[in-house]
Amino acid sequence: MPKKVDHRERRTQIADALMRVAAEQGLEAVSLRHVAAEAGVSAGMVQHYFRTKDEMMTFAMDVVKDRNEARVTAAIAALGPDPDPRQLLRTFLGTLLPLGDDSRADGRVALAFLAYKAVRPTTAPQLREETAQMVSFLGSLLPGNDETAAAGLLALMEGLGMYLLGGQYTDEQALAALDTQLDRLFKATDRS
Amino acid sequence: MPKKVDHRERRTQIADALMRVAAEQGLEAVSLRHVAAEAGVSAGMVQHYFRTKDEMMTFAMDVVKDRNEARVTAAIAALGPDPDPRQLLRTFLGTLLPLGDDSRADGRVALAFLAYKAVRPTTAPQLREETAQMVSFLGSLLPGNDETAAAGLLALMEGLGMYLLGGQYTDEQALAALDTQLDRLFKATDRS
DNA sequence: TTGGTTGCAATGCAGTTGTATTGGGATGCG
DNA sequence: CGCATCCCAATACAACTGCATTGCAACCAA
Repeated sequence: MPKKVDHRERRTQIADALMRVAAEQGLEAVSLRHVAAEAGVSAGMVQHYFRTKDEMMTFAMDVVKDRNEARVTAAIAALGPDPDPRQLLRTFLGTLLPLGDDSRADGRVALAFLAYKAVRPTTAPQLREETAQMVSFLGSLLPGNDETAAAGLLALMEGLGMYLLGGQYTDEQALAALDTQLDRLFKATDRS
Repeated sequence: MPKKVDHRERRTQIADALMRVAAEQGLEAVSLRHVAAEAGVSAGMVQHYFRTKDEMMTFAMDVVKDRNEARVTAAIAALGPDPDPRQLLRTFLGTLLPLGDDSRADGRVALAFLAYKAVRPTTAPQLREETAQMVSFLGSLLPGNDETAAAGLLALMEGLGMYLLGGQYTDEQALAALDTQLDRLFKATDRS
């Protein structure tokens, strides 16, 4: 065998360039040559690692998903064993929020991908399954195992993310909204 | 003066075609010729009514915004004078939710535009102003004029919309989440 | 009728798109 | 040392993009 090149590393390297382009100029500016230029490589090389543009896009989407999951599990692991449910919820949801400028760039990319997938619903069943698990998990942390409240909480986080991206809410406002909601959910059954 | 043609009507007619294309194939499929074909007119005519593509996009975005506002005010007007605050809130937010297939198509377009604007934040200040007014309005309907709760409620609606578009939540789930949240917000201060 | 203004279609053009193809180095195994 | 295998660059190509230009038909005012 000739040269040994870490295939996956090159691919993620290209995917990173793609995300940079998407964050700054939107998904419609993502082209083979553009991404190649951003990555500082030749267009032919991009083609070598992704036979088609769609393959590149799919890979990039998987990368952002994996990164997000990694960030969440890391943040949760940092809480130590047997964390307080409320704190766990707060960490989980807070980590997913696009707070700060870097995270907001990632969020813009994720949003672009969301709109992209909305028209190509090939992975819809998987997506549905994933959120169902999320809701189930969040519900298990809430008093009374309230899955409706969990669904609302997840949606709240998503919506806060949207308004953060649009610059309509500040980080503080979003966190305040999240925390007061957690207060409501945990205090409600304290009294009952 | 020669022929009399309702300029605005033609423009909205073209914008409708644009939205159909965007809803079915995404914003990146929106091109002069594509939109023209969908509208059943010549490409030259589209150029006649919109000197540039960006002008066409901007106009289309305004149309969806105006339509949404019209739907909301109509739904609210149907409540009659001096409506119950809770019912008003519920109507307001429920109308903005992409329930049903038609509304969901509109929602996909709105989502595409959102991602589009996220990269071209030219109207960011205006957007911020609009949501600030929304939050203020919603807050005035809540017990205690709670603006943080109002911001959360708006975000909840937005997030529910996202999950509805993705097919992760059913209409019933979204409405249940919305209603239980309204319950929480109105019951909380009934006791205090 | 004449003239001018407007509505619209057709075509041209330079640039970009995704993809296929070609070819040449580099590399490591036999 | 061959030499097959892989990495990557270059180019070609048809399709498409947004936009400018041109031309013609319809219409109204004079």
